[in-house]
Amino acid sequence: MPELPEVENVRRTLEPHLLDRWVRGVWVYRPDVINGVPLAYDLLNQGRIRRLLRKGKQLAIETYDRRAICVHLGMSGQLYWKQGVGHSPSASAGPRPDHVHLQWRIEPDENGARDAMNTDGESGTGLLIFRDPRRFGEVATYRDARVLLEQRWNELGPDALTIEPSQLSPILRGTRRAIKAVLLDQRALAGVGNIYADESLFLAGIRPTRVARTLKAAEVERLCGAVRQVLQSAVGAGGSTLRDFKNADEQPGRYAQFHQVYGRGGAACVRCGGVLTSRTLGQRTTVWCKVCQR
DNA sequence: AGGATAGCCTGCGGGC
DNA sequence: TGCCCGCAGGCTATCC
Repeated sequence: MPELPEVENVRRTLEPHLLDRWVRGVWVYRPDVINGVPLAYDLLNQGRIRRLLRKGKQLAIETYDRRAICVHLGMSGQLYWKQGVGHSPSASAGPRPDHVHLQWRIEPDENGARDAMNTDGESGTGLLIFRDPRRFGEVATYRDARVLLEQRWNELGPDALTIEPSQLSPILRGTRRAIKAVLLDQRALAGVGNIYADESLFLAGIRPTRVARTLKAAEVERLCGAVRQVLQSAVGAGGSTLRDFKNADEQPGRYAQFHQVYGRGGAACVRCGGVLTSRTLGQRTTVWCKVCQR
């Protein structure tokens, strides 16, 4: 489900609920969604949340004692907030929905004063919920967030939201792969998935089948600008909701209405009116315009 | 090297 | 109404 814009929206909508708050209890319903040594690090339990980070499609929550969890949502993962003041997950949130695998209880201050209202009239107490029907997602635990950043996140390419031609150029230069396959490769560039790869290539006027190293400097520049523009617009619109994406406040994204090619195979190109081509490429359905994309 | 294929899972929509 | 099929926002392993 989620590519960079969706994950960034989860991060942003989660932040006001979590920042500087305390983790007061963790419930593990499905241990096999966890990677690492959860019991040793307690999945942030009793820690105070220092910051929420993102690289590509991955999201991390770090506590002041430098523990961290890294959440990868896969195809169907959701991370969301349930406002509530009860003492147990069931008391505050009603019956647990299907496919909820982890829950964290969040409280506003060190002593767990539960009824102190903040300026928004919210108590600041609630549940952080990880739900993932297809279970392609994972939650990885780290005793030290620096290990996450320096090891796991170092395997990822530069973040696509701020990609510069000087970064993209050397990535493309060395490979004979199709440009679309490179855009989808998280070790090359982090954050682009099937929707935004097709949208970026359309905006840049480049065929997804082009061999990456044959792109001219001007085309690399155009592609770079297109990737950033598409992702930034999508972030601003709350991401794309095709079926079930929701941010941490359970709101869907509004960017799907702006898709120019994704999901429109056989329909008319918005630019030239021709029929959009649809074909499998890099194991993924790929849609493009043979006239507008060279 | 890089393409294609299967696999990990569940849910949904279409066709019959 | 129900069943079967194909497909889905991600990613990995294996084979050629």
